[in-house]
Amino acid sequence: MHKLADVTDIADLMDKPRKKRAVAQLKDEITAYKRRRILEEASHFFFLNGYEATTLDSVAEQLNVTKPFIYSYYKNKGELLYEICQTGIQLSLSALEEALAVEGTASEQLKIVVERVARIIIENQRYVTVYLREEKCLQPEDARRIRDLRHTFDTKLAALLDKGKRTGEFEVMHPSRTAIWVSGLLSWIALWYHEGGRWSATEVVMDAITMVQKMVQPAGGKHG
Amino acid sequence: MHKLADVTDIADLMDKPRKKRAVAQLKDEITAYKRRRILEEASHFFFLNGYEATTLDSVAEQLNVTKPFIYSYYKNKGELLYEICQTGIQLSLSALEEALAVEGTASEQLKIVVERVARIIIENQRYVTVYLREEKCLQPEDARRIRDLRHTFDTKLAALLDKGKRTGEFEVMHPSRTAIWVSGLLSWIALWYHEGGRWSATEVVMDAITMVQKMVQPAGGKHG
DNA sequence: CATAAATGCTACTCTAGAGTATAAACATAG
DNA sequence: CTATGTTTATACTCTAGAGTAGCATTTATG
Repeated sequence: MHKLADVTDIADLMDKPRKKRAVAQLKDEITAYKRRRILEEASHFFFLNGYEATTLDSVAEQLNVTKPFIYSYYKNKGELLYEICQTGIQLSLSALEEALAVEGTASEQLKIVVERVARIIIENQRYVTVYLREEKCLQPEDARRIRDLRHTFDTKLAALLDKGKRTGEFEVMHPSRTAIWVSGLLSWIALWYHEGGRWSATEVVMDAITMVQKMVQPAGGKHG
Repeated sequence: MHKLADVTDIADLMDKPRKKRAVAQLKDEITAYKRRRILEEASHFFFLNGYEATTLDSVAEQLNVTKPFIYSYYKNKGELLYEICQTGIQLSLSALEEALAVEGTASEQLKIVVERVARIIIENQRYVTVYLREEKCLQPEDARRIRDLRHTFDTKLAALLDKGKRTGEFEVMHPSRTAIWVSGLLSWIALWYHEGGRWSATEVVMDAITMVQKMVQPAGGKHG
């Protein structure tokens, strides 16, 4: 599909008739859809059996296609893993950034952050879990990119904690270190939550909010 | 070495001469030592590359022995994984039980629990991390045993939180659920701590104590 | 409807690693 | 110093799965 993408670009540049461009665009959408479906099923198997133990034949079978089909949409198995890990961390980061864009005090923002990120993690549990478990299987270059995203996440969270510390809303000795505990608590949800299990997603999200609020709350009393 | 163990038992039962028993005992110790060394190196590779991606040939090479040597001490690769996971969770559970045996208020006990378990997790990071990551690779029967140990851990921790709740030392809405957050926070240490990294083991342990204390602390003010 | 382009499948190759049959080396007892 | 048992290595087998070459099928276009 790299070829297809190139063709589309060229068509646009050359200002081909509208219909052709429309058709090319539709093709792109179909290609993107196929890639997404492959990723979904792959993440399902990676989640259940692990990356190494999953065969692309089984993924293909689940999709009612064949292995070469997958290879025409992804370079190799490693690229699949990279996209899954990337999705897992990128979704969390986007949720964080959106939550931070909401106006409010540090306490209000933190509450929204935890709520949204926790929800995203539960909704995309497979991607997040595979990211946490299989990071070690990534190519060095891919691993670096993923680590950078994670670092951005922790840094932005630390900045929020620092803001709350300066306004006196939070009591944290060391914002960067506390951020790691908070992001760890959020990650833990993916490893532990089980759909249809003992506790509902809403209960887990509410718990997460409470826990994080307590972690940053001044000893003297409650805020936010 | 199962055979060897049997022989020793029989020697004891039959009251063989002292020397023979002493020799048999020494053999047992050597066998146990070899098993431990194999486990150490295997956990090293499982930690670095993952269970599936690790070859027993590489483990053997590291020990300057051969693959059949390993197979004469372990039934198969899965048994190695089971013993590693078992060690990871059992050590944490033992640390918890020892800490609970110390007399004191719920707050004092909780502090000791977190301190000791956190230390054990850092000291045995490989075993704990492999357990958290590779649980899915265990045979169903083995997985069940490991889950039972984990459940015991969470249950005992929940009992402590409940005790503190009844004495008014802790403010927790739901002890069993809070226990899972606390044990998650402790597990997170294994996944995140890096020896020689940005923060020392002592800093991490102290942080963990602070975080857990805040998580259970009544909104009105500090205890313990 | 013919032809070209794209899409997908059949049927492989090749490597790698789990597990083993068997023989060598070593120790121990008599 | 020979016989017996124990420990370890050599040298395999066999399976399984990643990745591919080339053929078949479908779809779009003039």
